[in-house]
Amino acid sequence: METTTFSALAEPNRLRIVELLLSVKGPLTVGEIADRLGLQQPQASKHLRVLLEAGLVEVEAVANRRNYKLRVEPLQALDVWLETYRKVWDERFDNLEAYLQKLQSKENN
Amino acid sequence: METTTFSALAEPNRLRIVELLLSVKGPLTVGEIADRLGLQQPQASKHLRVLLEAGLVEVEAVANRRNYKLRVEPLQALDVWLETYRKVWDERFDNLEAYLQKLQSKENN
DNA sequence: TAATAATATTCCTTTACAGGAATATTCCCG
DNA sequence: CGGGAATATTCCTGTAAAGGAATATTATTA
Repeated sequence: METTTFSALAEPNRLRIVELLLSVKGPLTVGEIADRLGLQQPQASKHLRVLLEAGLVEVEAVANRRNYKLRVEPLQALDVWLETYRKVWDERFDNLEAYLQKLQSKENN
Repeated sequence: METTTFSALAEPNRLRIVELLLSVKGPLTVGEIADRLGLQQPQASKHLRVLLEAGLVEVEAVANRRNYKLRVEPLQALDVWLETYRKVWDERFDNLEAYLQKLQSKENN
């Protein structure tokens, strides 16, 4: 697992940008993002740059504006990575189940 | 979504610790972690502290040693957070499917 | 072409944090 | 009780990164 996705999302304002882009389900302009999140334009630009380099967003230039939208690939990679952990906590659950069954069969004796 | 999980995992050596603890499926000692990852003991301790504060690991003190093991809760929270994104990329997939069906019905005319 | 809008970049300052080295702490055992 | 093992903490230094302010860049439009 690459650490770039984590560090990109480790900054609160960047996480907010990602969640904003998720909630609107479509591209947003730098100015719109800055407005909605109460960020100054340069900071919005800078955070978007980081997100861009991390592959979490993509841009389309339309005249003066830049439309930023989410890319799901890094989050899908994260999802795949978590798959391993899901197995672990499923196993623990299975163990718990097995343990409970054991208890139950003891009670039946 | 809290940003602490992300920042904890944003550091490569900490991510390696988490993955190591996952692969061994059981608790490990500070020394064992340092050895297996080629870290110096103080750095291992410091990283484990951060992971501990982020709730990603827990400790059990046994005499001289500290046994660290994974906690799945933060990763489960991450999993829940990703659920929203899964919906998004499923929607995109649905749209693709709808589009393909549309194509197909056109071909049938 | 000048003015303006939208965005990106640069410079500066402050802060957080990682690694190295040394040291403190805690516990076991002879 | 003293020594040694395992771990944590502290101090120092270098570096990366975030925000603010100013400025550069690019494109539109009158």
